Amino acid sequence: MALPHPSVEQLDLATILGVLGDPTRLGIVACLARNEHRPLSCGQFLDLGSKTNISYHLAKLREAGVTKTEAVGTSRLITLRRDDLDRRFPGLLASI
Amino acid sequence: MALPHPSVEQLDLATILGVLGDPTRLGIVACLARNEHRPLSCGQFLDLGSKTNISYHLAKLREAGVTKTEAVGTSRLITLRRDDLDRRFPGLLASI
DNA sequence: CTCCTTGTTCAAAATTCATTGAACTATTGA
DNA sequence: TCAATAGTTCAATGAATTTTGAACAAGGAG
Repeated sequence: MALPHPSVEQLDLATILGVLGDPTRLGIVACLARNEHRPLSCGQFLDLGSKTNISYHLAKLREAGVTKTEAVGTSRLITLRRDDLDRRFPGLLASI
Repeated sequence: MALPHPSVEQLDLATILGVLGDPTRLGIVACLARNEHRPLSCGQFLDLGSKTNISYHLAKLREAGVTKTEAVGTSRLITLRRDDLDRRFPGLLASI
């Protein structure tokens, strides 16, 4: 699978803010922030939208560099890229 | 004229992030942040887009509560609502 | 009053974005 | 092998956003 993730240098503020400016995605990020110790799978977000829709929003978050997605078996484990975001845009995540 | 501005309580994070997630508007905000001592008029942003287009983006920023616009003569003086934003979403502006 | 400068409004066109369902891939377990 | 589970991809549709130019309003200078 090898899902593409942007590197830290590639993180673009306008892209990230645009991606975060959506209620569904903000809900996903809030959920990830509340569970930072434990990676979540896509299924955990089904209360925020349909399966297809969540897959779409999770791809947006990953492509923007907000989240990291790794394939484990048939699941995807999703985590916030807190360290990378904090290094590149200090305070952004904390303010959300 | 009496341009409408949202109150501090009405500021909505998703709306603000969505509005900031656009290169033109991020450029405007960066410009305002660099000139926080002196209010700017719409004309100062014409390198970022056409007159109509800038008017459109400035309205978005004002409606989201990012900027304050006051009419002075035939001009509009535009400033960042830093205090309001800092109170409601501490650290957000600083991270940008 | 007349012109010039500043911006706004409007409608149309172009673009982008979000949402859906059906079909599909890949893994796991019986 | 067969069926179930977890997600993705695709094409289509509808909605929201951006961008443009033409027309407009309002204030200031002469």
